[in-house]
Amino acid sequence: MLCIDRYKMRGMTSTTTRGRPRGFDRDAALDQAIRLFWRKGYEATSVRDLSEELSLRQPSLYNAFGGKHALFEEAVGVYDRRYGGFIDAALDEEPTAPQAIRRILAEAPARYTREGLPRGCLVAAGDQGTDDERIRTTLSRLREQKTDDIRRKIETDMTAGRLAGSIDAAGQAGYVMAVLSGLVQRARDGAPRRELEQIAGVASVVLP
Amino acid sequence: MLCIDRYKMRGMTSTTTRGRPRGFDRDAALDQAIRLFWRKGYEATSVRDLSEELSLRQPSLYNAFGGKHALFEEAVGVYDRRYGGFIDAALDEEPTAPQAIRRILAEAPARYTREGLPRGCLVAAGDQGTDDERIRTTLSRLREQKTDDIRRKIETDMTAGRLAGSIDAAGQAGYVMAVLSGLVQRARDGAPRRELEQIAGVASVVLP
DNA sequence: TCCTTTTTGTATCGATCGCTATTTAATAGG
DNA sequence: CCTATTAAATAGCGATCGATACAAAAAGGA
Repeated sequence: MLCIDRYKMRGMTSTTTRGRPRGFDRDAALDQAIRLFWRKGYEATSVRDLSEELSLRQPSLYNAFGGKHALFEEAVGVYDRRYGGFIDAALDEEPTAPQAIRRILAEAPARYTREGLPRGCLVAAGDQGTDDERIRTTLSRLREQKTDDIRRKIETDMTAGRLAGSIDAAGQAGYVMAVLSGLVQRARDGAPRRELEQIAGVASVVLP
Repeated sequence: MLCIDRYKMRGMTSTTTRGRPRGFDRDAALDQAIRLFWRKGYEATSVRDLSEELSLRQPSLYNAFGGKHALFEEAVGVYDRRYGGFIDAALDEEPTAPQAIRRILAEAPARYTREGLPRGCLVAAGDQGTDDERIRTTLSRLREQKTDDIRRKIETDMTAGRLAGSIDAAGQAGYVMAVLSGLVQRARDGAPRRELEQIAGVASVVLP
């Protein structure tokens, strides 16, 4: 089989790579790795699990992705853009912070219980049960970024006079992220979507 | 050293056990095991970690506790009574559900960031990152029990007329547990107690 | 056609996992 | 004393962990 990224641009001319062509679709394999890490977490996913799920021998996996840790980092990056973007979308598209947060809480239950995809969120739960400090830091930073995004959205409304200046923007943002984290936990516990929707409904009552 | 539980009651007469006496304090060792499981979770805690932390050789550990799984189950049971009882206490001691829930949310930030103890909650996070279905089920059931306790407290208020009959008791209870779960996650991420208090403060606004 | 380069499949590596067989030490009952 | 019983200490079990050495296979460039 022909590899997709076999033809690369170097400078202004396209060149072909030498050597035996890759026998599998790297992007498709990465997507399967994303789902496995998403479902089981970093620590509970073994290289042999990945090798079996992606139908790759271990040397091919290491040759294509570098190793378990490098594969996870790459998987998280693609996940965030491909599957985890509903928070960014809400913050970008909704005109006010309350509307954006309401939309986030309204969409989260469905997002965390999608048919044919693992439950919960790789960024929120992928580092559970691991001692690896690099993994924890990577995901912790991503979560912190989302929290900051929400806080800034609230602060924008406050400076524009749409929200009272007395509001605790950081507290509100942390609250939203904590509720999402709780929803992820419940989803991974096997709670039905209906229950997540009830919880999100109650959580939305707080909002200004 | 002399073992504490070496003298057992059999029928109405006290008897002594034969054989070499145990050379360590079983209860103290169990408490150290609780703290290690609490800090690292079931999967990330190896039997060698336990052996080192409790200053026991592995055969002594297996002889006294049966194995990693049995030790964890026993640790969870003691943890729930020794460290995790603030939810039950609030539900028992406060006269109404809103008061109990407010107290739970008010106490949780300190509970999850106690000096000299691991962050978070063993019951809420101890099964993170494990495939072992027995472990997941044990902790999942405990969490479900707490949720039911809160729900019943709310329903008691409703039937007594202290709360409106239109309230979604299960949703409210699930909401409280989801917020606690989120607080645990933040605590284990290293968030300062002040941040947890802000989040809990926002979360309390929902309550009737 | 050769040579170089890259991927593939086989067959491991050393480390660590949970666990235990075996022997020695320490107590009580007789 | 001797025997029975229990615990401690040494050493190692088979399985799995992440990662690789090595050689055969498949492509392009000369």
